[in-house]
Amino acid sequence: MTDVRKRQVTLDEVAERAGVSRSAASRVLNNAPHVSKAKREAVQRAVADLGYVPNASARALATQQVGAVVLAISSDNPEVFADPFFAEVVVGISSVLEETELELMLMMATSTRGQTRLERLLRTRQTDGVMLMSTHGDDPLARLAEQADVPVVFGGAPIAFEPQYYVDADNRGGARLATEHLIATGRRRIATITGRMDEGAGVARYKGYQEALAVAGLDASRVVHGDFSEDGGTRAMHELLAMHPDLDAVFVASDQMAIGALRVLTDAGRTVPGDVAIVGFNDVNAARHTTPPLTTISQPIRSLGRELARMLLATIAGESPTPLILPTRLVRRAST
Amino acid sequence: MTDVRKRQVTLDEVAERAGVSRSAASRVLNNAPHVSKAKREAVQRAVADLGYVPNASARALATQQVGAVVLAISSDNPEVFADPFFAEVVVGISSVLEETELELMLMMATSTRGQTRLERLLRTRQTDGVMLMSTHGDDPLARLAEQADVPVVFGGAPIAFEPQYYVDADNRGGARLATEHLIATGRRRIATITGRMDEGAGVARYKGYQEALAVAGLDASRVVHGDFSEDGGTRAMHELLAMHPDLDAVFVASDQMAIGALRVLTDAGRTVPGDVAIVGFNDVNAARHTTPPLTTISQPIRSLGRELARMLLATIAGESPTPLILPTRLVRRAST
DNA sequence: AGAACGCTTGGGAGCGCTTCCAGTTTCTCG
DNA sequence: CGAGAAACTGGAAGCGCTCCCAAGCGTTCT
Repeated sequence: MTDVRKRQVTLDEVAERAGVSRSAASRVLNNAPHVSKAKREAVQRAVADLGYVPNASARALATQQVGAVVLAISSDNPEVFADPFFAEVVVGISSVLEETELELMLMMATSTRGQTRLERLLRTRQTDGVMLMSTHGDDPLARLAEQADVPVVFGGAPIAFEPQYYVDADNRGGARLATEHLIATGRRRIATITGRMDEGAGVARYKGYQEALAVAGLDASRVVHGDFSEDGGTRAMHELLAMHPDLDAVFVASDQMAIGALRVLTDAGRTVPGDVAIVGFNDVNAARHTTPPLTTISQPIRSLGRELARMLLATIAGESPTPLILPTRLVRRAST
Repeated sequence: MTDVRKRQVTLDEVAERAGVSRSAASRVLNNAPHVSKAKREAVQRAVADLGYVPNASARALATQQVGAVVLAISSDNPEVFADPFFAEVVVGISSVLEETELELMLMMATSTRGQTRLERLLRTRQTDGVMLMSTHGDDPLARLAEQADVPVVFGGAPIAFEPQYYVDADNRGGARLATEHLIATGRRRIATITGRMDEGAGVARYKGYQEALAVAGLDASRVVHGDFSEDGGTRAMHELLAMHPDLDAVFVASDQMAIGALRVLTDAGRTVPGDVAIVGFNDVNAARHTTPPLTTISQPIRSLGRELARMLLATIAGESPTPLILPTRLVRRAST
């Protein structure tokens, strides 16, 4: 543990070199008022000469502000973050944070250990704010977060309650859009493969499906529950085919599942979109490359990240932004 | 700026409640020796009662250790992080960091502002270590990083020099594998679409291609340079077809490009793999869903993240780990 | 029984920065 | 030209924690 590294330059040294007091130097750095122009310049010169950079820890301790916010993903599945979805969210968040002096910390609470850490984070002010994306249904962490003494905004509304601050995609609207599209193109025996029913998105998309069919006076009983995964889609499609061989369309709550379903359909000798039309959800990259390319619902993931960050910034600033629901839209390809 | 929140519990309060000195309490928390069992327990009880959680900033200031490392992505392209590649890397990193008390910070130095921030980070000890993934060739930041007074490990070797600590995938070996596979399956007029030649991976993959052909005594002149993107692949394939209409195989340096190339080939009436075989690189998700599914080179991205984190941990601990090259392997599908 | 040793203990000095406050200087205006 | 206001200035008190050190004590050994 020999400390070879050169000691860091401190504010005192800057002050000394500039011939002012430490307080004055500090004021210059935070460009606070009450510093004469001459001194201000002297300090700036000293800063440049010495290559001074303030010590973040010291500042954090003194100001009681950490200078960092965290994006926390709470899930029971360690794989979630591998979903490109989050990569997009992060890009959106970063683009907003870049304008500020805040750093972004990532926290994946998938293990018990991670949970504990996140919990601790929420209970103490070790961060200036957190963006929480909780995937599984009645995450106790979500409730804890809602009453944490740190600003928290939710990405995607939790299923058990409606938090004060959140931004979400219009899952229900998107699902309705998809189903209406199926109806509009002449389908009548429309099935669905839902997502996990313990996730907000899963429930909302199922609701949208039901609504559209209800409005059209069609039967909404061809339902199998999936889990958002490709394998799940495969299983569900098999089941659907067995139970409702007459179906002529299926709204699948995620592209991953749709890809699995598509294969089952083709293998079973049903043509797509001839015999059965299929629409997915999310517009992942791979949706463009299936045969046929998948009609799907696209949600503005990057915007979601951006708005999430903006909302957090607002709450940190003491404002009370209203929840935000981002629009989804239909991307029509060849599977319908 | 009214501070509604309750003041945080401090070590002093814990000490007082436990009837010990602050130093003793501190020792217990860091489970250092020289504390009697009785006091240790008293402190632990007080901690539990009060719900005490140490203040990270204060600790950081006192120990001169931040308790966080950063993953920095330096690139001229703001989109890079959207690449699922990084999501995987992050998962790998997190899995290792989870075992420690370190937090992960994300820093995308795509704008000038971001660059400045990263630079500042490197010049001062505001983090305990950085993992730098630099995509563009002669990134000045890379050089700066190499002589920073903070431990730095590189993810993917920069092109301009070989850093002391890095972990990379065996891009050259993978490319050779791919090309040899093409040769082994009887192809003789093998072209390549390279990646960006100002990125290490681009260069290495091109080298691997050349080596394999050289060993086999085949012509390695059917070359067009791409940029890793799908559009780039499309463009490159057109060009290749125009210049070398006789080609019977092409090694494409990324799946994205391969997807574009595949379409061009099919549109041009060439069958795959009948007329021309094609192999990509990366094994992205979409590679499974093309028609035909893409033979490709798979690299252990998550391991890369994991090893990156491990190496950083080692250097932070004062060790001098040796660079690591992770193996790549051929995933054969129907395009060859 | 006394010396020597080793573990425990709490005091106190920082870590580098912000910010309050009182004192000083400089303006401004009657 | 003098008084009061306004702007500037630096001292000092923290922010909460770590860690060195000297002092205190109970043991063990001779």
